Amino acid sequence: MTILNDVTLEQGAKILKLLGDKTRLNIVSILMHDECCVCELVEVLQMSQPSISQHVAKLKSAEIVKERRQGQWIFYRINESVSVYPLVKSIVNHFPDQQEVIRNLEKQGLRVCCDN
Amino acid sequence: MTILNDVTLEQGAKILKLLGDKTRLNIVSILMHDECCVCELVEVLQMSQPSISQHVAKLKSAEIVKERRQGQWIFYRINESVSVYPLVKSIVNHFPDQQEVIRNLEKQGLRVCCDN
DNA sequence: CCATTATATAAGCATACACTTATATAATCA
DNA sequence: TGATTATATAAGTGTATGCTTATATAATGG
Repeated sequence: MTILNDVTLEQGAKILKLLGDKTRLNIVSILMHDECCVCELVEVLQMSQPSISQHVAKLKSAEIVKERRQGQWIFYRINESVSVYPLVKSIVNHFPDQQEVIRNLEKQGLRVCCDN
Repeated sequence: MTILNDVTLEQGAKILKLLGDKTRLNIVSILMHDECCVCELVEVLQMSQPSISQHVAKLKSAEIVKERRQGQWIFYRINESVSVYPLVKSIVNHFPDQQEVIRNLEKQGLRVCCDN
């Protein structure tokens, strides 16, 4: 096992605190596969739009995720080019794959990304 | 990269929340090398005894650490035989090694473990 | 047995957090 | 332009968190 040593304890604690919330951890796990917009996350997680928006705003301000506007939608995705990305990635690797929740959205025709 | 899939998102969020505190993350990083008693952690982290006790109590109740009484002292160490251990270990691997803080304690003659 | 040392626990307090409801901003489309 | 859809933000609220001070428990050693 190599010693990675990417981040300080202080930076790390900040990231872990953000990921130490079930909703945000779920969002990050989902975005590890695909980019998603807020309304998709609202549908998948069955939570209110402001709540989801506030969660992704926190993830964005910590640079864990990036955003890309496309028309009405703002798509969020994991920011792979930041120093904490290896930490985030290695954490998410310990949890069950969340890819199927996106697949289920597609099957229900609720996937925004696929329509344009 | 293998998919580990040791813990649920919910269990994981609980662990990350606990590690999402600078003091506790520091304690866990230190204990990854050696067992320590509360008074050593008080010395190293320069925090009050009740504060340190409360932090290790939280780590213990989540089974991240175990305790061993020896005389007056209670030594805490990482619990390697719990399902979240691989997660904890892989997180700590991303941060700078904390072994030297213990070495410094020894040099100062403040190491309890070494006296008996 | 009493003083000392180590640790735990309880109570109090200021702050942070995650949600809610309401409203603002922004893009699309008829 | 006005209605609709998507998202952000602000304000309010109940709860959780991390510290403090004070006290309790437990082991040691004279």
